[in-house]
Amino acid sequence: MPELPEVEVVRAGLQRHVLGRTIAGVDVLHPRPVRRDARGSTGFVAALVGQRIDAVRRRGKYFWLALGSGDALLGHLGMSGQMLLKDPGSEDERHLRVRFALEAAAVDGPVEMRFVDQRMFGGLLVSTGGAELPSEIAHIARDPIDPEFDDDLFVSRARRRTSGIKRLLLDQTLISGVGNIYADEALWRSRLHGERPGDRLTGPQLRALLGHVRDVMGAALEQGGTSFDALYVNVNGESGYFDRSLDAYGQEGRPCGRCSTPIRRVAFMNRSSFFCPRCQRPPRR
DNA sequence: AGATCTTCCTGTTGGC
DNA sequence: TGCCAACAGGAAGATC
Repeated sequence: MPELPEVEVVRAGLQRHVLGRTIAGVDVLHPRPVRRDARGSTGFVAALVGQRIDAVRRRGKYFWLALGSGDALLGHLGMSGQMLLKDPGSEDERHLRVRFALEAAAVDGPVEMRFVDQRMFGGLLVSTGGAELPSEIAHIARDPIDPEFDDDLFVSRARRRTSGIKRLLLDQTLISGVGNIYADEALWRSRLHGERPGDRLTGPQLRALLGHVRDVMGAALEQGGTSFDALYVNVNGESGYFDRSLDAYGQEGRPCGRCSTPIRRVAFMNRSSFFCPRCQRPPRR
């Protein structure tokens, strides 16, 4: 389930391997991932072929390739999407959705960039709304590792909202890049219950929470960053972080790392929340 | 506008 | 063995 750290690993991997290359051909094998492109599969392909990749950028969980034309190839991995780099002619993945043939670079030969997505919550589109920040994601807030992220603005906006703090962390117009896993981890570290309303939290509590969001993401980024370099094809949204370092997410029944109380799981927005019922006391109703 | 809920997808798992 | 419900969940869109 790619969140900001996983997408950043993908962005860095793409920057290293596809920057400066030209797109020689595009093959859309399933229409679903291109559903948000205003001009459909045909227009999608036409806007990409012959374009040089000038930059690889990211905001929150979105990434994009800035093209020579001024357009951008904008992507989101959803929950199962991958961007893989493979030698041309390698066997197709079972859930291969879009194939991009990239021309040879100075030192390397041609390569295929492949969008693979089992569940197809992810998607790709060509944005004509600017390569600096595609218009389709103008509503997405800056993410917490963006140097221009405004802590004061986040705190003041969150303190005017009545929703629970976990909902606010997942609201990509307030802060981007945080998903279910890192929300639960940051709340556990902050000893905050996700249902605590934003307008009942103090500035210092919210600032500390931001610090924990950055810490947990930073730790994941370190591990993902190292695993990527070792394996050329691992431009895929797996950071390897899930196995060891989680204190709350997916830990139902396991003892809390601070107080040994069993971690609990509750239903939340068609998914799950994990928390320590002792360290993270629910608000009075 | 803010809060909340539904919907889109497929593969795996577990209960009966 | 087979069937079906539950589950994984980001974010757009609808509703109030």
